[in-house]
Amino acid sequence: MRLNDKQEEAAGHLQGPMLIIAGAGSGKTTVLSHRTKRLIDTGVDPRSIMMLTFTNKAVRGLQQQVAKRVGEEAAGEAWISTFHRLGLHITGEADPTLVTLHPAGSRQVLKKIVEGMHVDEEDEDFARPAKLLSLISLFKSELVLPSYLYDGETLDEYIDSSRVKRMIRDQIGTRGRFDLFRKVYHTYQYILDEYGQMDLDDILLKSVLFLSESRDLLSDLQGRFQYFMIDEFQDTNRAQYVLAQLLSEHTRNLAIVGDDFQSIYAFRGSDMRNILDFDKHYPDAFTVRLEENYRSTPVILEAANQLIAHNQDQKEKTLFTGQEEGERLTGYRGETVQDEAKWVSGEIKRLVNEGGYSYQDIAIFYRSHSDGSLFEVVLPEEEIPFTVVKEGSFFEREEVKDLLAYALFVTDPHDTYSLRRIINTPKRGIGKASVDRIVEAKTEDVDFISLLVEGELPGVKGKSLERARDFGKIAARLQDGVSKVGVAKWLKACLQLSGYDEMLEGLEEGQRREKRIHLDKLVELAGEFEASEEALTLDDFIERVKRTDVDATLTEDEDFDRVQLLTVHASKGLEFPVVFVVGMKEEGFPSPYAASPFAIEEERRICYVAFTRAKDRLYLSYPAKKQEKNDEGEKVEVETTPSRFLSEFDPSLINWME
DNA sequence: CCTTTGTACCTTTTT
DNA sequence: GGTACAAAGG
Repeated sequence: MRLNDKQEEAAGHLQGPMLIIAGAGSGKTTVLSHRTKRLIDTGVDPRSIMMLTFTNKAVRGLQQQVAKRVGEEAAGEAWISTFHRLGLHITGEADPTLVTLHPAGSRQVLKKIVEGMHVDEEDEDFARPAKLLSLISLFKSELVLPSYLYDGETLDEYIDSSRVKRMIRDQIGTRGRFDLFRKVYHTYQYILDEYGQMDLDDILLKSVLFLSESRDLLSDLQGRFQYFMIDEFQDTNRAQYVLAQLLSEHTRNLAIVGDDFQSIYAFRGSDMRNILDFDKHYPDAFTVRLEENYRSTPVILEAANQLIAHNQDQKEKTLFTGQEEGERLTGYRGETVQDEAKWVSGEIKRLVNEGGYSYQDIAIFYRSHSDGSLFEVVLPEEEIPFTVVKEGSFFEREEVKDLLAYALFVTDPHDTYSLRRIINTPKRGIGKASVDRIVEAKTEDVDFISLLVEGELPGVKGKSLERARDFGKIAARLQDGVSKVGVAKWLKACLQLSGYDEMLEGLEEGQRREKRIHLDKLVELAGEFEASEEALTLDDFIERVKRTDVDATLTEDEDFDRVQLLTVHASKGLEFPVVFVVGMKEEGFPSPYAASPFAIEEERRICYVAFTRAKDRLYLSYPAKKQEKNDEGEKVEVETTPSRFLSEFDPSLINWME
């Protein structure tokens, strides 16, 4: 592919800070890969090039493009990763004993903390673990440690104090909540530090702290890396921005790519100012704007441009394209959500049967997951193959967690958490009450397995007792097997003995296949480790598997031709010939939680991202009625209002169907 | 009677 | 993936 003049400028400018404003579909990945090739061609060592972005998916995309340009070998030598992966590398260098704590664990810790505290009735909602965690996350993203909230005088040089003050005002509000919050945050951090654990935000926060404290560590990294490229820069938060600055301060060869129109992660601390004010921090930055769109038809682009023009707080930018005019957008007002889903299904069938499209060309977008769940019911009824795209990693999957919990449990039969996870998975008729009693009956000097097999279990009677003993026997056999067979074989046996295999048989086809693939992947991984390592123990496996990046997407070719269901957030960076955006009603899209003008602008950017994913056809729909609950808790049908975004572009661009 | 299991509903969006 | 409540099961 030949570069246009602007792309050429960006790919050819190799030294010093550079800002590439890259509109949707303007070929930024192409530019980045070309630029990498130019660097290597001029004698730059691929190992001194670092490229950072946000999602694993985006990393894979970059790797592929770069490999195409410079070959597998050089592409493998360059450091291409997510921010978090880099952070894990840095924190690992600084303190190898640190362990990552996943959000579920964080919430557990917070739950315990809140239980031990007094909370005023009016603050109960505020004191929800999930809510507190997102707040802590926000503060960590701003590099704010608990001590800062107690003693604001200790102003760290990296903290933007006015932004933090605004956060405290907008997100917390009252003095009482502030006191509650900083106490929780302080205790939470104390516990994590005590156990040597990092939550996801600590990975970045601690990276910055380590690098600014230990110049040795920083110089090591700076010795290796000379050139830095960061994609999706509009999504960076304070921590990520400072990290990028620190790493590149010796050469200032920092090229950032982004699009302020596509900034949709403010809720997790990303700050559009990082890209909008980049040239203030780097006055000598070379700026290039890529505004030619190679993806969408002019009609789709026109609608997107008009929509985003309603935002005040954006830089001027208008995408253009040389493509042919294209079809108008299609709108549909369903009677109910069911009707809306039926209509979408009908259109999909028509597109596939008469329009020459395959299922895989089509995607359904929604603002929140709850709007997508109905399609998981309707599409199978209409015999339309689909997959739900979730940005959960491989290790967040149910079945993977289950199997690993079995492994963890036999390795450490004192582990209550794993026991709770597996004792009734698959269903064995051991309910919450019995499990609580079993946990209660356990003492320090006896592990769960012997307790279950032969110990006293007061209160567990009849069938429940029998089943608990049975489970104990299974666990004992599994534990016994650990020393006798290899890890891969053990995992297989575990699925068999535990009844997991049998449970999978009972599932619906698609689900079963998906789970099977992930479980097979885990077994396969164990096989690979065994081949490369003498005497791999189950312990080693658990340790190693946690440090492995696994691609959770399905890889079987026959499985590719499916309609994709995903949130707009998950769609970023992707493109589809046909896009359906569903649930386009007020109190839906925009989200009911978006109250401030600033929040509405973010919603509009989310909508912009949705529109600009579509190559040839864009469908927009909403239900006329939705179910709601009145004060009595009874369900009532309520008339909806069409999303304001539907009337923020010229009506002549859309064709409303009956 | 107790316990287990199925359901509905709430979750904004996610590394 | 959590809780809360209703229905079935023993």
